[in-house]
Parts: sequence; structure tokens; C-alpha cells
Amino acid sequence: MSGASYLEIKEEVRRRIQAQEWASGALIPSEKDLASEFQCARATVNRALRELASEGLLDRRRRAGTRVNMTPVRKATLAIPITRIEVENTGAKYRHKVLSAQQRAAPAAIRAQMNLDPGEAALHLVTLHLADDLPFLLEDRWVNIAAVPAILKAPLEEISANEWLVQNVPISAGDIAFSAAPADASEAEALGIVVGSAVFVVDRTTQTRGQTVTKARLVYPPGYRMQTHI
Amino acid sequence: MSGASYLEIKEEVRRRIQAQEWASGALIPSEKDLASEFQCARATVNRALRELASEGLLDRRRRAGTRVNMTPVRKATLAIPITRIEVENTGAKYRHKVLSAQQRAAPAAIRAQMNLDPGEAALHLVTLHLADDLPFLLEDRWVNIAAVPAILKAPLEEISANEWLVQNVPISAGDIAFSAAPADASEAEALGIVVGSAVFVVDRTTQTRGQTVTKARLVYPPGYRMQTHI
DNA sequence: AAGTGGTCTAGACCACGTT
DNA sequence: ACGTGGTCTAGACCACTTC
Repeated sequence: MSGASYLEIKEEVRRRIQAQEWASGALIPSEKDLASEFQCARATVNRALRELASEGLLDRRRRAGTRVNMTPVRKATLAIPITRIEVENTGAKYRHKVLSAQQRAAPAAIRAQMNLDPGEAALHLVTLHLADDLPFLLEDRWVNIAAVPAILKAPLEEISANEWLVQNVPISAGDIAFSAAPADASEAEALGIVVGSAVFVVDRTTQTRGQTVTKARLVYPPGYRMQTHI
Repeated sequence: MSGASYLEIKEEVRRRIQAQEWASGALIPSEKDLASEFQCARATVNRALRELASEGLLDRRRRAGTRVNMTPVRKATLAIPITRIEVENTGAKYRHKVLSAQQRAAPAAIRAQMNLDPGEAALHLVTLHLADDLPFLLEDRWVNIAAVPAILKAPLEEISANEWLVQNVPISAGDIAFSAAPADASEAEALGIVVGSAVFVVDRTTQTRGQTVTKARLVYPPGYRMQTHI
């Protein structure tokens, strides 16, 4: 093999962008030209550029060519494990407690998102996840029964809804939002903290085939950190 | 072309895992076998499986083969734009104000991380980022002068350290942590909020070639949400 | 219409870890 | 030693978008 590898090409392209040999927003040479410059097959250049584009450094379009992205966006990948695994990875013993499980009419906002008829019931679950018997996470979840009727037969005392859904609902799309909020009275009581403490909140919506299956609000007590590495 | 595309193969592999036709932790057929099953080239299967592995669904090893990952970890990619861009994307006018800029001895924790000699100075910056002249983000940053001496000549009143560093330092790696915390007195004053309010905190460390270049604590006022999509 | 990137093929050699 | 995935090639056709 005489030419460069796709990793070498990635590195070199990164260098040229950093050194501003290829200016921000500018068109870079075509795959064909780069393949001839680097003495390699076009597929090799393609892989290098494709990966750099997925990292946010390049912007590629058919016919229009490849440009250096004007606003280099760093992308961090956040691993979102099942809560049980997250707890067990810290070395702690995992346990969860279903504080409340009811089929009842959902609030309007949730009803709209799940496309429920007025008065149609959804499953409302409040679950406390514990690490070594200490509160780790309070989960307030609505489940669309029409989308996953089997959930009514799930042994939710043994396997958390979180885990059951991951195992039984096909991989799907979803939105996640992170924020900070003061703990309200019920959250404070469940987590054993002072009302108004700063809690870390994750709001998650999960969809399958365009249908909203579940919507969860996860409340972590003070001290919790969600970490990642770029 | 008679066979399946890499996208079709990804979809089918996902389905088999979901349907437990391929059990969690089990070995799946080799690329060669799948290529013959799907009537396509091995490279096509390779691309499908490689991408699924990068999404956390599969675990691949030479000679050992490809296994279904036991702990399916959902991965969300978080886009981390420059603050100016983040503000401008909301339609607001961006402005920043350097509240403090000093070269001084860093606290021990930071000195250790940056490999500074005792007493060696680092650059300490406190910057308030504004959206339509309202506080958007308070940034407390330490910069390793030895790693980027040019920062001392940067016009930090015009271009924020955040943006200057992104443009001038080839960033190789970094850690990010998200948490919730009560605002302390100085944070509350800068952001115009009540002491103890729940603020969203991002702690970021950035390295180049193994050397820690900068460490920043970003404090967002109540109401801020960091969103993403799976 | 033309040129770009997107994908696929059939083959090859290599790196690596398990056996 | 062997079989796996990792990568590369030279060519091909296609999809899309701009010209």
C-alpha cells in the first residue's frame, strides 16, 4: 500500500483546518482530487471525510462539495445506561421501590403528546431508585398504554419500568433535556432532602414509529454529576 | 445490485436483537456469513456492523467475533456550540463582558492538573455572556499560559476566551460534567438571581496533546435547558 | 448537463487475539 | 495456526444539486 490511510487523512485534514490552510466556510478539494493527492482510493478519502463530517467539522453536499464548517460544533456523546447498571457500576447494591402506580387520565400536555382521547387513561408510575438503600433517583413516568399494552402485565416491582421498556420496546427516537431545578415538596420527601435544594433533572420522551411511548422526569439529588469525555 | 444496503442490514440487525433472535451477549454470525446471507459484499456488512458497534449495540473483536452488547447503552450526542453561536441561534443579540482577568497563582487542584510549578501563574478569567443584554451564562475559567502563551495577546474584550481557544488551539480531548448546584453569592450577583437558586453547571476540562489547556466552570441561571435528540 | 458525494462490489492483504 | 474484523483498492453506478 503506497498511499495514506483514512486515519492519516483525517489527521492531515484536521491540521489543515486548524492551520487555516483551509479557511472556515471554504470549499475543500473533491474526493477525487484528494485521492490523487494522497495516492489512495477515493473510498479511503470518503471514509475520512465522512467521519469528520459526522464529528461536525465538515459540511458535505452532493454536487456542492465539502466545506469547512463555519461554526465548529464540538460533539460529546453521552452514554445513557439503565439506572440499575449505572448504580451497579458504582459498586453499590441496586434496589427500586414503586411508590405509586395508577392508571388515570393524563394531564393535557401529556395527553396531547401521546395522542390520547380526553379521559383515556395512561399509566402513571412514581419510582424511587436506591443505591445501597440510599435514594439515588426519583422517576416520575407516564406510559402510553395503547402503545405498549403489555406493560400492564409487567412485574414492575421486580424490574423497573425503565429497564422493562428498554428490553421490550423497539429501539426508537427520543428527546432529552437536562436542567437544574429546586426540589418540590414531594421530591424532597422522597429523596430525603430539603425542599428547594438544587436537583439535577432529566426530562426524557421516547418514541417508536412516531408514537410517544413514554415520558419521564428523572430527579437526581444534589451532588449528582453526569459525566462524559470528548 | 441484488443484495441489501448497509442501512437495510442495520435495520434488520436491530430487529433481530430487539426480537431476541440474537440474544444479549451472544455471538452473531461473522461478516462473511452475513454477506452471503444478505447477498452483498462483506464491506457492506462491515459498515453496518461498525456503525451499530459505535452506537453501543454491538461489541466487536478481531478473532473473537461480534457479540450483542449485554448492557445496551443508549448514546445521545450533545452538540456543544460556542456560546456566541448558541445565543445567536435563539435570535438574541450576543455580548460578553470580562468581569475579571488576572494572572495569578492557581489553586492547588488546578495547578496539579495543569502541571504548574508552585507559584507559577495561570490566567484567571471571569466572563459574563449576555443574550439581549440579559445574563445568559457566567464563565469562570483558568487558562494554562505555558500551553497557550498567545492568549495573553488575545483581544478578549472582543472575542471571548471560549471562542478564541476553539479557533486557536487544536483540541484533542476533554472531560465534561453536568450538575445542579445552588448559586453562591458572586454567581447570584453576576447573574442577577437569588443566592441559592438552582443553577445548571457545566465543568469542562480541555486538553491538547495530553496537556491541560483550560478548565472552565459554566453557570447557567434557572430556566436553562440543555437539549438533545437520540 | 455535469460534477459532486453516496454507496456498492469483488477481491486482497493485514493485525490481532484466541486457540 | 487460524479465523475474525480492519482496512484498502479500482472500478462502477447512482442520487442529488447546482449550473
